[in-house]
This record gives sequence, structure tokens and C-alpha cells, in this order.
Amino acid sequence: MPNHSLPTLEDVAREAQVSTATVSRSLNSPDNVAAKTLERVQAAVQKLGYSPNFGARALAAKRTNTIGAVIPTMENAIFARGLQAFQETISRNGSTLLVASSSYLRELEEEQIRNLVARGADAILLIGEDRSEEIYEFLKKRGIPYVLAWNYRPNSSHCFVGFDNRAAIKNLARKVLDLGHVTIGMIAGLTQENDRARDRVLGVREALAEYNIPGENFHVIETSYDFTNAGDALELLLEKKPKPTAIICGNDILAVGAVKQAKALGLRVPEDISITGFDDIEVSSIIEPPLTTVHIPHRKMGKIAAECLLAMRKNQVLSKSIKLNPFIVERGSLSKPGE
Amino acid sequence: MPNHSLPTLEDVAREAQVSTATVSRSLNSPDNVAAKTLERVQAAVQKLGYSPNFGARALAAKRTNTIGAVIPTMENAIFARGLQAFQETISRNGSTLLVASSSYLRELEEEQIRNLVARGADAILLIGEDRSEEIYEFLKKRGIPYVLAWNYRPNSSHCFVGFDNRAAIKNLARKVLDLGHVTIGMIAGLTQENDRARDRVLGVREALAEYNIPGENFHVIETSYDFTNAGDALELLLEKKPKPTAIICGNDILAVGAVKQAKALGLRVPEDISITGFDDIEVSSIIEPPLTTVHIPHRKMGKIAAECLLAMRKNQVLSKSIKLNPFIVERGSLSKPGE
DNA sequence: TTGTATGCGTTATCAA
DNA sequence: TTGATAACGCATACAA
Repeated sequence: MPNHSLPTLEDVAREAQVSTATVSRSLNSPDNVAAKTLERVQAAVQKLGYSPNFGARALAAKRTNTIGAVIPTMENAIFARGLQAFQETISRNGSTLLVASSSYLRELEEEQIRNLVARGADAILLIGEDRSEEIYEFLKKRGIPYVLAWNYRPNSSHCFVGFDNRAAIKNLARKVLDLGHVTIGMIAGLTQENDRARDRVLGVREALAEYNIPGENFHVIETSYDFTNAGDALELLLEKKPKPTAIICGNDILAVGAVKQAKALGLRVPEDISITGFDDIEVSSIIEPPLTTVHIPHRKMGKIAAECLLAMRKNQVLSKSIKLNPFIVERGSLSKPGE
Repeated sequence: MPNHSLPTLEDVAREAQVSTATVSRSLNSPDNVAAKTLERVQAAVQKLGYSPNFGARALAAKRTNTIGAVIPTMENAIFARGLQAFQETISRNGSTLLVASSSYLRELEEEQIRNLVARGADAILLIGEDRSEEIYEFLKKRGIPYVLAWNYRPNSSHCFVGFDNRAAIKNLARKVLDLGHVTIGMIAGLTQENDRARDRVLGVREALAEYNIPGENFHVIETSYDFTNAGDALELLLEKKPKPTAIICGNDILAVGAVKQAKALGLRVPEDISITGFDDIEVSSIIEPPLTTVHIPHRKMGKIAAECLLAMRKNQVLSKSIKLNPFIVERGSLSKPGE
């Protein structure tokens, strides 16, 4: 492997027979450089394979044009889709996106946030609200704008770009109850350190309370977002007494896993058991029966979050929260009980 | 929004009544600092919300502990899954992963590569082989190790960690032909600037040649990886004369789209039309019928690629290429023609 | 239009 | 164990 000492501005300057200042100018404001000089510099840059040291540049110029994002995992269509839209918007505005993933671990997430800040991210996208007060203090102290996506709270000092998880699933639960289901199971995501998952359980509980469903008619099992786990959870729920006639799932992944397992157990969906999803990712319309679920505008959310962040960075003011509206998509996995 | 001037080492030093050198030591080698001093420094760090400036640190220390990756898109389960494994391995080794996505655009990809290098990435993961000679030169000149994943070529100067796309799909095509299919359609990914997609078309063509299938019995339609596009492509293929009895798809996304559309057209899969996939992502076992496809060990690939990169960075030697072995998974979307 | 000189925040060398 | 100080690579105010 070749030498490890990278060419610097000075090397280019020497090669082009000009000063480092002129090289710097050729790179950053070519208009202020004579055409012939510019040409020489560019040739030297080319020859040496020079590219500026980002750290040094950030240090000297005090700006980075970089926006960071920390997501729980890349291995999930939901975040991937929103993030791609986020990235496209960031790119279009001439900024660079830096992504880190936290594996749903709070401590790792905070480490990643600090890391992004240290790397000069001048604005940050975060998922949900659950994290230590210190990290918020940290961001505020450093004057780094951030947006919380995938959730929404009206009376918060944070800027949210997302949707009300609780209300969204509550509406779906009402629809389930309206159909006459009185014993409900729920396969939820892990609620610890995950406000979205928690809000979804909460929303279902609220709907149940409205319809006066007693506690013993509702069972929740929490599990990580995984097809297989969801299948296991379904089996456990089916053993409960009284047996649930409808299973509300924390997201589409869980719902798909449940549908698969139900079919494997010889149950018909929705005739024998109704199952609902959340998110409306592509797989939900592929499975048979296609899922009745809650549609979340992920790409729109990513795009708007990026725009908010860009604006906040520019104006140095807290942007107001933006609430997106999920809606129920009725496909075929939900019907009246025993029908 | 609060002040924008971040606390520096010097601020911490002043607060803790020590020199900047001592603060730096407290952070990087606490063992060489007196317990009482350390305590004071940590308190000051806490109080000021200090975190070191990465650029300055990289500048002074000449190392970043950062590994970069440029993937075509985050919006695809394939890359997401491999990348997550890649990231986990990187993290476990105390390094940080920086991800950028190129939207399948060669120029954007090169820009992203340069960007990552400028940011101090000391090794880089790339997908496939298709890119300009200059960018490879650039990486070599800077002595930055890179690994090309998702593909494999035996006699190459590059280090590959991947699989032989051509051979993998060729085997699948042979199986299709063995079953007696003589008119074949293919829904391929966009082959321009995408060696994986190109190799897959090539592999199918080679198998056809082996079985002496004439050119007019084979039709290829290229499209981006999208369910809907795949459905449209299927319709076009079904209009060809002679009409194909089997559709080989460039990946599972395309295959799922094709299966969906076939069913929508009232066709039975595989009785009326056989359809095969590639990748074996989760959705392929969820759709009805589940896909016969080629299994690619994405997570394993991500993990090994990370290990290679880590080793190359450490030893400063080109690691040898690693070939992973895909295998065919027979599920149910492929059968004899007209059966 | 170009060059000189200074500072950005950190690490590392050397003395104390 | 601690402190002073010289790099690190670049941008920019100021001079020429």
C-alpha cells in the first residue's frame, strides 16, 4: 500500500508555484483567482490527488455543512424510507448527511449524538423523545438545533416532526372495538426507552377504557420487531382466557409475523382471528390477507424534518412542531369477530 | 437559541485550574493523571458540557477511528441488513461508522467517497465494482483501504467480500431450464453503472446458451427496484411471442412485484407462470406462494467486510478477497411449465 | 490578483 | 504528575 502521508495545501502550492492562500482561494472562491493561476492549481490538485482535510477546514472556517441523524436501526424499512427522503432533501441543499445507528440502546445513542456533534454536525435528527435530560441540555448548550421525528407532542419545548402515535392507534383500536371485538390481544414493541412503542400501547388502552373493556379482556406481549418473535407472541396470546378475537400489533412487521403464524396454525385471517398493523410498509399489502393498518407518511416526514432542520440552522430559531396525519388503511385482515 | 461558541479545552482548563495538556490527558489517558486532578477536570467537563472537537483532534492526532461506507440506497432491505451487521462489527471494535448513500448515481458516489476521506475515514466500504479508475487511484494514492462488497471477481486487484452474482443466478437459471422451460423472461435491475445487475443478466444468458435456447425465446426488461415497475414489466413480458413460462427476476423486490401482478391478472403462480427471486429477503417467504430464490448471506457479508477493513487498516496490507456462497432456496414459485 | 501571517482546538514532546 | 509549546492543515484579514 502506498505512502500514507496525504498531500496538503502546501504541497499543492509548491507544485503550482503559488502560495497556500491562492490554492485555498482556488478551491473556495475560484472567481477571485486569475484564470491561468486557477488552471495551474487545478492541475496540481489533480496530479497530487489532493482533497482538503475536513477537520482542518472545519477548524479554520467554523462551519461544516453537515447534518447528522441517529436512528435506532438501519435494518428496518420504516426508518430507511424516511431517512432516504431526509437525505435527498439534505443533499439537494448542498449539505452532507452523517448517519449513525444506536441499536435501540440509549447509551449508545447518546454516544453517537456526541460523536456527531464533535464531528461538526450543525443540526441533528433524532427519533422519538426518550432520552436523558442531559443530552438535551448538551445540545441546547451547544446551540445545535435538533428535530424529533416519528412522534409528536403538542405541549413540548422540543421541535417534533411526526405524528401522534397514541391517537393514531387509538383510532384503529376504536375501529376494532366498533366491529364488536371484546377480547383483545396486543403484540407491542419493547416499550422501555421507546416512547413510540409506549404511546401505542397507551392508545390502545385508552380506546379500551372508552368502550369499558375490562382489564382481563386485554393482554399485551412486548417483543422486539421481528417476524419470528411476533409469531411466538401470537401463540402465547391465543392461550389466554378469554381468548382474544383480535390482535393489534405495534407495527407491520409484528403483524405480518402474526398473520404468518396464524395461518401456520390453521387459522383463517380475519375469519378466525383479526390482526392489524401499523406503518403501512410495503409488505403489508403483499401478505395474504393484506393488512388493515395505519398509514404513516414516512417519506414526507423525512423531507419535512430535513427542511425544519435546514431552516433552524439558518435562522437560529426553534421551528414549531409539525404534526403529520396518519390514516387507517382498510385492507382485509380485520373483520367482525367470528365472521 | 443559546450562544453558539462551544467550550474548548482551554475553557475546561481554566475552570479546573489546570493546563490544557492536563485536560487532554484526563480525557485520553486518565491513568497518567492524579485522582484529585482528574476529578476536578471531569467536574469542569460536566459543568461546561464540553466535548472535544473532532476535527482538531484528528488534525493533531492523525487518526480518526472512523470507517466509512457508501451504499446505493438506504431504502432497501438488502443493504440495510448487511450494513447493520457491518456497523455492529465496527462498533464492537471501537470505531465509528459513517454512512453515505449515492442514490445509484456514480458521480454522487464519488463525491461521497471524497467526502468521507476528507472527514478522515481511514477505511471504506463500497458496493460493487463499477466506478471510475480515478476514484480507485485516489484511494490508492491516499493509502486508504477499501473493500468491494456484494460482488466477487477472482482475478482482480481489488479486495472483494461478496459473491459471484453471475454464477449464482446461472445456477438458478439452470434449474429453471432443467424443469423444461424454454421461453424465459427476465425482469432485471438497471444494468448501467451496476455490475451486480449486469452480472445477473449475464449469468442467465450463459445458462440459456448452455441449453441452446434461441435468442427470440428470451426477453429482458430492465427497471429500477420497485414493486410497481416490476408489475408493469411482467405485463410487457407476457405480451411477448412466444410467451415466457418462467420469469427470472434480478432480485426479490422485483419478483414480489411480479408475483403480485401475476395474481392480479388472474394467473396462478407457479402453475401458469413461474417466477424466481434473488437475495432471499424476508418478504420472499411471506408472499404467497413463497419465492424460490437465491439466498445471499447479507449479514455475514457485512460482518466479514468489516473484519477485512479493520485488518487492512491495522496491517496496511491488501487483504485477499473472500467469496461467499449463495445457495438456492426452493419454496414454491417455480415449477415445471404448465403444471 | 496574490502573498504573509495568524488562529482554529487538539495532541504530543519535552522539561520541570 | 503537570505545564509550556510546537505542530496539525486550512481559511482569512490584511498587505502588497
